[in-house]
Amino acid sequence: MASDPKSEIERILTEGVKKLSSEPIEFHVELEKPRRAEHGDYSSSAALQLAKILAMPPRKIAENLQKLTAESIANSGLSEPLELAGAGFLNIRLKKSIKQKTVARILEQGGKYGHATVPGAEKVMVEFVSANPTGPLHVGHGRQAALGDALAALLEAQGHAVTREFYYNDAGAQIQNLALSVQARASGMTPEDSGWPADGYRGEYIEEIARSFAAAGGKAGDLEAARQFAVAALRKEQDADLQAFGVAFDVYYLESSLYTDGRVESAVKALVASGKTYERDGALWLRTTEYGDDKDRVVRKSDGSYTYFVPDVAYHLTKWERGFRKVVNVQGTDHHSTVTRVRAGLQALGLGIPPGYPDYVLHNLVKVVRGGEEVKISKRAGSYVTLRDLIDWVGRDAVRFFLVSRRADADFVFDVDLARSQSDENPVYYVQYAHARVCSVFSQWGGDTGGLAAAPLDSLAGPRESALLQRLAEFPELVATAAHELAPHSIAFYLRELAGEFHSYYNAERILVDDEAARRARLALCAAVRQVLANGLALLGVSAPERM
RNA sequence: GCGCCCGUAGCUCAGCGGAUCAGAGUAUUGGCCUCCGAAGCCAAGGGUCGUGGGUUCGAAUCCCGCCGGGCGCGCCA
Repeated sequence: MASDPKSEIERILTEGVKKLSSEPIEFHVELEKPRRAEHGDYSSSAALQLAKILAMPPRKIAENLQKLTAESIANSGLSEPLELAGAGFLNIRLKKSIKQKTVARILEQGGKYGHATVPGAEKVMVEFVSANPTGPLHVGHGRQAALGDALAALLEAQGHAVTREFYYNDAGAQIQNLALSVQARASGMTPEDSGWPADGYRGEYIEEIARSFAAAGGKAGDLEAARQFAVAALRKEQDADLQAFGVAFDVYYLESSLYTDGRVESAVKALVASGKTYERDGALWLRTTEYGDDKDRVVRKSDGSYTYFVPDVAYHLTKWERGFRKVVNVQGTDHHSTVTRVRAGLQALGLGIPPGYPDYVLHNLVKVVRGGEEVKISKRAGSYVTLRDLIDWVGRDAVRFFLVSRRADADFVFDVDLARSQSDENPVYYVQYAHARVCSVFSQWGGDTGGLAAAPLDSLAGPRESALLQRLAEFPELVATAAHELAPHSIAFYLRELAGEFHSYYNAERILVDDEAARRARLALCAAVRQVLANGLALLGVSAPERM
């Protein structure tokens, strides 16, 4: 089929609209999904939208459109005759055979169902987590890991060549603080002592690092050695956490390399050459206000060192130079001010980098509640819930599903007690259970699933079966929308709905009925449900167990 | 003070450039296993969609004000 039923009907209606008036009308019909099943599979509010343009009552327009398209609709074989409803809606009811074909399509495409190759598929980078190697990964990083990995998977599902990148800020003042903290611990100090570094990290993990540093023969006086040891130890720790979380990166980019490669220097030179800089108070400034920033930014401090702004620009420049024309940065909203700055810096280079480059997905910080009280996430205070804690408590799948189940910019309260004590209530089990249930039916049946793609499907006509068919048919479009809007949470909600409809069906109808044709049709439907559940869960990085 | 984000059922959250949009889960209450897995299903109660205006045939959704919460506002990163 050249195009799916929905697009084809949209095309027919759009053609019909052109015939409504002798005047040319620029209007593209887009079908909507009605909330109520009795309103059909799709509906169009085109008549209401056109009422003003045509100066006609919407119901009259709908009636005309219905007549004008009747023949094309009939010839297409896709839909029953359009129904006029309400204030001027046209409801579309797909022919049963068309809906039933969804099952065969899913079984043929298997793991590829829901995947596509959009026009203009390209090299895309998703940068996420990018935690400083100054402490273990916490819940916020977990949200970012779940979100970023799902985004990457969604973009891959649209045919893009995706690179997952982790940027290590291993060269700034925070690292210096880390080194000083380890050094202080190594020489026997505690955060309570008067000589403790002003911005030192107070967590107990510093003590552990200091101990192994000493055990490895490190001397407290050697700051550089302490720095290297601490960074290596924490990177190793973070890598282990990410592995436990099932998130893998293609590239780890080190901030320090920007200095050793001379990219920081050349970025400064390029900015100066652009003519957008000026000297004031002994410092070098960039006119970022010309690119929407609320104040100009310092590039080189009066003491001769660079602000973090420079490596940031240099780093994002490498993304452009490495050929990524689409880049998505996943960050916490506490970094939202860097968005304008980075973009301004890139534009100031005068290389033709578009104003909106790169894309950002900013997520709200996770509020962790334990014992009815908020647990402050503070590395320096050393008291916070680590990603590893969460995984240990409720399991990787539950954490990933939960963390990606909310809109990125929504507030997020993670109740630790709830997650620990009632892990059975976690929505991921509901979805996984549906998958396991299908598997169970198949092992009960014991037949060969291979031939089900060719099973006759015309018996799938009940209301629950129709609902499932409709839901299954939506999946590819849903994935495309989620990828386009960078909104993986919609996948999680979809899976819950699909699982719910399957559970209802399963409770209401028997799958393994005596009648052979009906049994094969139902099994085919179940196989399709299982496939889509598995495909959706895969996008979220969650396993689809055959048994629970 | 300025900027960005968020206020939807007791709780956690979907729905967000309109219409067929008052929703899900959870919690509470009452039903369903001699029958493919009860981590399930069915049903009930529960909200002036923070608030006041505006635009429109129509606003949870768009615009403005206000209130409340979060995060930013450094020659820190």
